[in-house]
Amino acid sequence: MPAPSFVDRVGAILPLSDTERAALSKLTERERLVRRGTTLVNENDRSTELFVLKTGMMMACVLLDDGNRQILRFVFPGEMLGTATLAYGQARQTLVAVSDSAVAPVERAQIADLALRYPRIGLALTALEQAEATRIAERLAGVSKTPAQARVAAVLLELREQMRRSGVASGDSFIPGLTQEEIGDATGLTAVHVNRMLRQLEEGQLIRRNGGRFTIIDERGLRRAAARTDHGAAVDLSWLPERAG
Amino acid sequence: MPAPSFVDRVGAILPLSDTERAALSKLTERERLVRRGTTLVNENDRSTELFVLKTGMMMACVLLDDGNRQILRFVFPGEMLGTATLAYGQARQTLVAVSDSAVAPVERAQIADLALRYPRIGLALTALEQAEATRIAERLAGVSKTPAQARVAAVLLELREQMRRSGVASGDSFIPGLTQEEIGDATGLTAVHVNRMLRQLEEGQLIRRNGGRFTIIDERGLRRAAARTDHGAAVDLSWLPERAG
DNA sequence: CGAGTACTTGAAAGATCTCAAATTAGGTGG
DNA sequence: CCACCTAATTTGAGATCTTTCAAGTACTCG
Repeated sequence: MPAPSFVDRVGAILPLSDTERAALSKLTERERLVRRGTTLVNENDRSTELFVLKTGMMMACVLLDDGNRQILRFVFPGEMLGTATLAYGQARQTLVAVSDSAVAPVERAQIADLALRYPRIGLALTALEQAEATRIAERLAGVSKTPAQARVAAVLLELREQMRRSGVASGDSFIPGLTQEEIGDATGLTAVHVNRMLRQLEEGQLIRRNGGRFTIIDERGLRRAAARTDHGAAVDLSWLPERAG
Repeated sequence: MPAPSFVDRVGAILPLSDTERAALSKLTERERLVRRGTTLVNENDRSTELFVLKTGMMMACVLLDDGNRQILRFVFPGEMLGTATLAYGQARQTLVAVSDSAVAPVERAQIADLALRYPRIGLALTALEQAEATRIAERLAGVSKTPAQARVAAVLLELREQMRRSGVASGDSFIPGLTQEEIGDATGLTAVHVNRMLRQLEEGQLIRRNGGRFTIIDERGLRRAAARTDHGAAVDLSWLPERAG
C-alpha cells in the first residue's frame, strides 16, 4: 500500500466528482523538501500558507518558555499541517521534519477559493480538521492523569496505527524513528523515564526492540496497559447532500 | 455588555451580509434548557445534532476508565459545542452544564445546508473550530510538563478572560462557579492539591478569594506564575473574497 | 436544625525528575 | 575500512512534587 495522498484522504470520507478530484490534486502540485530535523515553520511566524505532507513524517509542537516542548501530533502523508494560518494568519505550532519529508505548500487563498467553488470540499476539510482536534483532545485526556507507562504504551499504539494507515509499516513491527527524548516530549515525560517505561513494557513481554525497530508482541496486553483505547469511530460525510436542499 | 450570540461570534471574524446574518440566526431558533450539573450529551452517544450555547456556562470533558475525567474546555455563550457529530455522527465528548444554561440544538444537516448555500459561512465555522482546536492544543502544552501552581494560575487567567469576553464578568473580579474538584479535572490535579495551590497564590498576594468570588490582585505576577501566556492572536477572515476568484 | 457537599489541613506514600556516569550507536573524515 | 566524535541510550541514587488517606471545618439547601 503506497502512502495515501491528500486526495485519497478526502476521498475516503466523501465521494468526489472528477472535477473536485482534479481541483484537489492541483492544490498539492508544488513540492518543498524538508530535511530530517529541520524546522519548516516557527510558532508565531506570520504566514498565510499551510502544507500538505506528501512523503516522510513530520511533527507539530509548541515550545514552552523553559525550553521544553510539547509535541502535539505526528503527521503522516496526505495530512494537512499548519492549518492555523487559515484563521490566524500566523503559525501557532512549530513544524519539524522527523524524517526527510516533502510537503506541498498551499496558500490560504487557494484553500478559500477551493472551498468557495466546491463547498462540499470545504466541509470535508472541516471534518478532517475536526478529526485532528478530536485526536488532540484525546491526547490531552491521556496525558494529564495517566501513569507514565500507560502514556508510552499509548503513543506506541497510536504510532503503529498511523504508520499502518499510511502504508509506512505493516504487521506488528514498525520503526518509530523517534528518539526517546521525542517520545518524552510527546507524552510529557523525561527521556530517562521513557527509557524505564520502555524497559518495563519489554520486561512485561508486551513489546520487543531491535535497534530502532519495535515489535508489539502482546497487543491486547499493550492496549490494557495503555488504558484509554481509541474507540475508533471513523470520519464519514457520505450523508452530505449533493447541493443545498 | 450582553452575552454575545452565535451571530456575533461569526460576525466578529467575517463581515456578514443581511441574508447570511438571517440564515445564521435562524439556525439557533430552538432552545433547550440544561440544569446545572446536568449532562446534555454522553460521550459515544450516536447523534447527529450539535449545539450552540445561548446562555449559561457548560463544559466538555472525556471520561477516563478509572472514573477520572479530563475537562477539555469551558464553553461560553455564542460558542458551538459537540461539533464532532458533524464528522463522526457520534459524540466524542461529554457535555455538562456548569451553571443553568440554554442551548440551541442544531441538526448537522442544517449546518451542511448552510455551508453549501453560504460557503463563506462554512469557512467561518471552520475557522472557529480551528480556534478551539488551537486552544486545546495550548492547554495540552500547558498541562503536560508544567508545575501545578502554573496550571492553576493559567486556568484562572483563561476563565477570567473568557468570562470577560462573554460579558459574564468585568474588571479583575469574577466567579468561576467551579468546584476545586472541577478545576482539578481541568488541570489534571487532585482537588486537594488545587486547594493548596490556590492558597499559595493567595499567600503570594496574586489573588484573593471571598466565598466563590476570585479577584486578581497582581495580574502581572499571576501571568508570570502561569508561565505560558496566550500570545493572543485573533481569528480574522476579513481577507476572504466575496466569491471564488 | 440536620445532612450532605465542598473546603481545608496534616502526614506519609508514591511517582517522576534531576543529576551523574557508563555504555552503545551512528556518522564522518581520513 | 577504521578511528573518532557526537548523539542517544541505559542505569543508579537522591531530591522533589503530587497523591493518597484521614480528619476536621465551613457552607448550603431542605
